[in-house]
Amino acid sequence: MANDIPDIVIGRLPIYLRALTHLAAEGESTTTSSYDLGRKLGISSAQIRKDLSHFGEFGKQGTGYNIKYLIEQLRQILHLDREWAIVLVGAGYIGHALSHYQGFQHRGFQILWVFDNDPGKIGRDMNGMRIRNMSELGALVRSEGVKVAILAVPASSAQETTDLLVESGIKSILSYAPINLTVPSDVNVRYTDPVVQLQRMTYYLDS
Amino acid sequence: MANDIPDIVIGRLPIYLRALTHLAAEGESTTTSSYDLGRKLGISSAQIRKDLSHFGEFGKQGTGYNIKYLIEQLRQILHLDREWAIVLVGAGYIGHALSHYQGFQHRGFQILWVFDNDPGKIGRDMNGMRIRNMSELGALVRSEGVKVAILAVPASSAQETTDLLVESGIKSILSYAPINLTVPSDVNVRYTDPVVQLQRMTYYLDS
DNA sequence: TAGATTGTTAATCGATTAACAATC
DNA sequence: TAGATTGTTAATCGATTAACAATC
Repeated sequence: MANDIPDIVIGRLPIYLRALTHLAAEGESTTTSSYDLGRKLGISSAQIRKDLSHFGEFGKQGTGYNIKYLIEQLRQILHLDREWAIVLVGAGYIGHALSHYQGFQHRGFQILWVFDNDPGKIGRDMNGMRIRNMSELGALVRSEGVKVAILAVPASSAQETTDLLVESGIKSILSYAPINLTVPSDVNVRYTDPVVQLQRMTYYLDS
Repeated sequence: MANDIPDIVIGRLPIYLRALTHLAAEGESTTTSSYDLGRKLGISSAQIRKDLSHFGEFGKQGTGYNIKYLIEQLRQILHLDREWAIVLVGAGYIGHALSHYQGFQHRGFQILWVFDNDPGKIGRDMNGMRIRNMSELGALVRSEGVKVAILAVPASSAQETTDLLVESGIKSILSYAPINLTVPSDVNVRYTDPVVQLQRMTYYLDS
């Protein structure tokens, strides 16, 4: 988290990247403009230009941005010019869905191993991956230098599992557990809680 | 979205509510302070007090906040003093995981129906719910006045499905499709894309 | 009472937007 | 060339924090 570029800017880059990738797939044009991209995303063109300007000059006056070139640049900025190995912890319903998710491969990630501590699940297959004993996690993660984890365990064991991940060298955690986790300052956690998202929207509904 | 209270404040209230609910479940104390809560969440005590002050005075000098009372107040503010019916659209892996998610019931939501347009899935059972034909969605949602939907369909049909939801009177959409959706200004969309979250974190990893 | 903590004000900090010279 | 669009500066807007009187 130590950098002079605001994290909120970093947070928008994957959104830009995603939209640009769609544009590239459509193949209707080789270029786009900050105005065009902003309209698609509901973001002002000034903000897009400002965000990108933190990292360099990627466009051309009069014509805008070359889509493929900007994609390539964003990939480099976000360190997506390699594939990141992920450990998935928790082989419940959410873990199961994630193990089948097609979106990882083409966007820079691959689930390497799946762990659970339920003896009834350990050794079983989940979408071609053998569910491993959580007790093996530390040694494996350390030996391969894996840095990214997805946490899909119940809230009751989420902090404990997080401590194990941190101790094993994990630096980025995407958590599906509906609880706030405590981690050292050099570890990044992002949360996905559908209920929190829903509750944020019901405020705007007349009850 | 039309209100004078910043959406970013609204976005923190469910987080406060979640933490308070944990505190209440632990039952170690009947009160908490903005300092205590802030430490747990990594938020400043001043921000918590400021956020709450938009809605009233819920604390007491010297003692802090009564946990149960504050929970009750936050529930009212967020319109969670009732149960919201949800339609789940898409009975793939993500829809399947969501249909088993235990966290909805106790936090104000209930999945009422599940829809899909795959003839191979329609009529089948998913965790006790019959998967319905998407063609029935409009009439059912309109007749029951459902306002909240979870979108768990492929990106390729997400916009089309969203249009159907909007047309049927849905006002809040939680989307799992990795694509930006276009909706009228009176409809709220929130996104959940694990890859976007992961990509935001790899920036901070040395590649 | 003394200590703790609120709610609120004002100051600070940071992010977004408007505007435009530069230039493709 | 004329039109379009960038990158950047300065202005504006909004959010966070510090500080403290009020008071439980």
